[in-house]
Amino acid sequence: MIPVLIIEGPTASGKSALAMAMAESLGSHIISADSRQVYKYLDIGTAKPDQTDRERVKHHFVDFLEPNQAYNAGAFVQAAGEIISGLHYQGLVPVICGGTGLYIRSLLEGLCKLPPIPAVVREELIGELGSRSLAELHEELNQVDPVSAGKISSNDKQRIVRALEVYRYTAKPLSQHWQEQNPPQSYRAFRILIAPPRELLYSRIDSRLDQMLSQGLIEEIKAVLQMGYSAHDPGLNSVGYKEFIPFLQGEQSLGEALLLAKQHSRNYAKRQMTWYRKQTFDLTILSSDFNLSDINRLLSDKLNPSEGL
RNA sequence: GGCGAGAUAGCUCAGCCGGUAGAGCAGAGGCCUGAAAAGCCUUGUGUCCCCAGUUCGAUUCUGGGUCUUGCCA
Repeated sequence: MIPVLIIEGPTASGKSALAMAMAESLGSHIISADSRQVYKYLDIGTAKPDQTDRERVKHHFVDFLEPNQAYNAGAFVQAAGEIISGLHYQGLVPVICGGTGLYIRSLLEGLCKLPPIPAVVREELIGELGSRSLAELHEELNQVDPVSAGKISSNDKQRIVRALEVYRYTAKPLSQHWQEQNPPQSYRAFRILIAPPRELLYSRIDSRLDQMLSQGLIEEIKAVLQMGYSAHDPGLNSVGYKEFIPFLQGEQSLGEALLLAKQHSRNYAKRQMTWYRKQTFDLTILSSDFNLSDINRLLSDKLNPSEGL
């Protein structure tokens, strides 16, 4: 089993600082499990590691897609698996760090084997919604894949469309694909969660947004829009970006946009915390005020079990 | 000062031709199998601005206040 260090936590909890410290002390690389830092040009609002950090520690999966390119858990699992094996071959313990819980869970628990589904299939489904109701689509899913239909809310357009596109393209229900899931690559993971008390986290989120603004977030968004990317592209459809579009179009004040961006970041952090409650961690720390040597000791206990056992 | 408009949940507002009220957002809790910074679910007792009148009954009608707001001066 390949040993890995995983650092998770809600937005603004201080994951990156811990990851940097650990990667340096292990002499290893950081694998970013973050669905937004993958995009070029979106630096300030995604709190990407800066140049200095990236010179000190090699970061993977940061800054390599255009803002209109799709990315997903499957792509992450595939690519991350390769990097992890490569590092392991060099005798390094990778530091996986990020707030996209689904990516990390998928990496650890595996995904079902599915071919990439062409975007047209989804576009067609969405087009059908012009003349058919969501309820009808849900019913169609119920006919071909009752197991999935039973688990998906009849209001959950995103998941109904997903289950249907899988069925239409592969002619096999999504639920069946899951039954035939391959055993996941297994890692010996040391999982750390940084979970600051809510009040503290919320105030850190608020001040981080203020900081981003003074670092030039607005200019960054303007520049990306000028390159021709749209607010609907996956990159800009992110908390801390989408809220400022109405302001840039003169429909809202900066103050209102800022308030919304903060609010949505807090909502996001809350959802992350709910997700983490279902995950198990080897170590949960309450603040970014961590003790490196304690962590290193626990880490080596877990990753290098003593021969005495 | 004149003529209007408004005052209802933390916020923005809907509603009641008279029978004590409801959405969105926020907040709280939860879900989550290739869009996950996404998507979805659950959760709403508040002097319906104040006073008086009409009425079996007023948040709803009438009168008078108070405050806010628009236009004109």
